[in-house]
Amino acid sequence: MSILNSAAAVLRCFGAECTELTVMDTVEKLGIPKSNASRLLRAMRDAGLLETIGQTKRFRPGVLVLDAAISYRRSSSLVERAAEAVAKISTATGHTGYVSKLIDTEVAAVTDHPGTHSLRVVSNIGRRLTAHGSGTGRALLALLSDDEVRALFADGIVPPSDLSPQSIDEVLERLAEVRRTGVSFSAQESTRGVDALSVAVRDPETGEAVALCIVWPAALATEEDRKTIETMLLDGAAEVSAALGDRTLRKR
Amino acid sequence: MSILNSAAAVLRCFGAECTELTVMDTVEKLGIPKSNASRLLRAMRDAGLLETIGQTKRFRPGVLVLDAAISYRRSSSLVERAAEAVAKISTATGHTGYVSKLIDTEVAAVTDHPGTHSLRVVSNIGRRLTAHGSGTGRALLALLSDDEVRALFADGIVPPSDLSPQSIDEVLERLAEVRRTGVSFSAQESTRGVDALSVAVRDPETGEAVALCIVWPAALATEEDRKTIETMLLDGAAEVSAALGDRTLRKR
DNA sequence: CAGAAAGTTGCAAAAAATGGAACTGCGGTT
DNA sequence: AACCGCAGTTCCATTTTTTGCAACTTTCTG
Repeated sequence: MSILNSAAAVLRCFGAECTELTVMDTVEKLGIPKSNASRLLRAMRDAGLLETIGQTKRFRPGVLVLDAAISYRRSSSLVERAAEAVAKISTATGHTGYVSKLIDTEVAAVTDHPGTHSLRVVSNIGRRLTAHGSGTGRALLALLSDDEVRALFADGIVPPSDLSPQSIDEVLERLAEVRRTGVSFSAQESTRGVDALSVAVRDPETGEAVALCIVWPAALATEEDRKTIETMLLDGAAEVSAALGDRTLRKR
Repeated sequence: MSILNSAAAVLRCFGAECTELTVMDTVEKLGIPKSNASRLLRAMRDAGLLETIGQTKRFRPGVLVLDAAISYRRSSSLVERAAEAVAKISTATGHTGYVSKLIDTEVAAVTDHPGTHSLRVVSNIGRRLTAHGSGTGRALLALLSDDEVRALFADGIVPPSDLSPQSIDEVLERLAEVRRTGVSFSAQESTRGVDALSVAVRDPETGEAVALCIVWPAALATEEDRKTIETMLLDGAAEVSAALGDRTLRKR
């Protein structure tokens, strides 16, 4: 395996449950000899991908990673605008919101907007969900054709919970509903006690797609609240879409 | 040069003025043969460090980088707490604020908090300043001893502006003043028309240091306003310091 | 549709990473 | 104070990757 992939694997270790690494952590997580782990971490630090915490022997991502991440948002007007729209809804409702993307067959949050309610869903950005087994994922899958979805899950699916679709055919049924209503609702599917509503938007110019998503404690919102969130999400998505459409027109 | 350093160099290209890269951009910026640039970008994409924009041949940082950056913010309670303190001051005064760190001989902003005044200093996170030639930098340098500072700039300094210290000795004079007052003031030094006030804090446990910094249009603040900001910064820094101190005590 | 520019691939030489074992440094123990 | 165990580092021959050039293919552009 090239050192680049090892480096990427190291970066992948950092997530919700792991914020720093030692040489031995790396040995265990990647299953490589510790001589390599030692050199790998040092090389990554020298390159700026990692930094040592104070004068300890523990490592965490470096500032270089931070700068690049900031640049990411700017590089995509789709993500940028989607983040603004979600931030607005998050502030208005007090619930936590995300902007997410499809990465192969998984969903990854790209920006998060923590809610303000005292009982709120804690932001767990970095956690990956299966595309077929999450509301956000199905919002994004609904942009594809049934054939494309079948091709994507050619190896079959493993439903992450009893509440998720149990077969490709069930997934497609749910997708049909998403296409009809424009929104994807998920009731306590990925996280117990948490409902989520997602709407997908595609940038007509680049083909890139993201989902706007609001999550809330199921106990906290009435049917009416849900309707309100749905309207705000659809309006937000429409605004994003309009802004991107305008841009496309302007360029021609 | 190892591919890891090349990869880091690619990530370094992304910044305020560059949000996406092509093979030829990479060739020019890094001065490498285009065969390598081509393979490097592809390898980085396969590793998840980059992603292609839509179906074009342009690249930007990948989600992996994003996730790692989020983890970075979480991992450093010093940065997190400092960010909270700066956010509070930023909101109260309407001015833009930063949390910054020393990276070798430069200063890099780690989080930003855009102000709310209609005339505000626009956040330029990612921009690097020389440590000796910026108020924030000197706030951080003041934590070191004179000998350490001399060692750091053993190769001599290049003053970024006429208003900056022109020699190591002048830098040390300014540092002495910073140590005496606890704050570092810079009048229109790094950016014309912009004043800045910075205070450094060190985590007693890890030795890590950051600076809290508030910047404002010089024309907009009276001497009294400056005093207010100074007090808020010192209070904020004291709070952060206390929080970290408490944590250390609790652990023992 | 020709010509140019951007991007990709093949190949041998050069550079790097690898893994095992030996070594260092540090805190705790007898 | 010598010893032990553990985390981390260094050494070195072997294996693997990377490099740069040139030839090739694809994609723009006029």
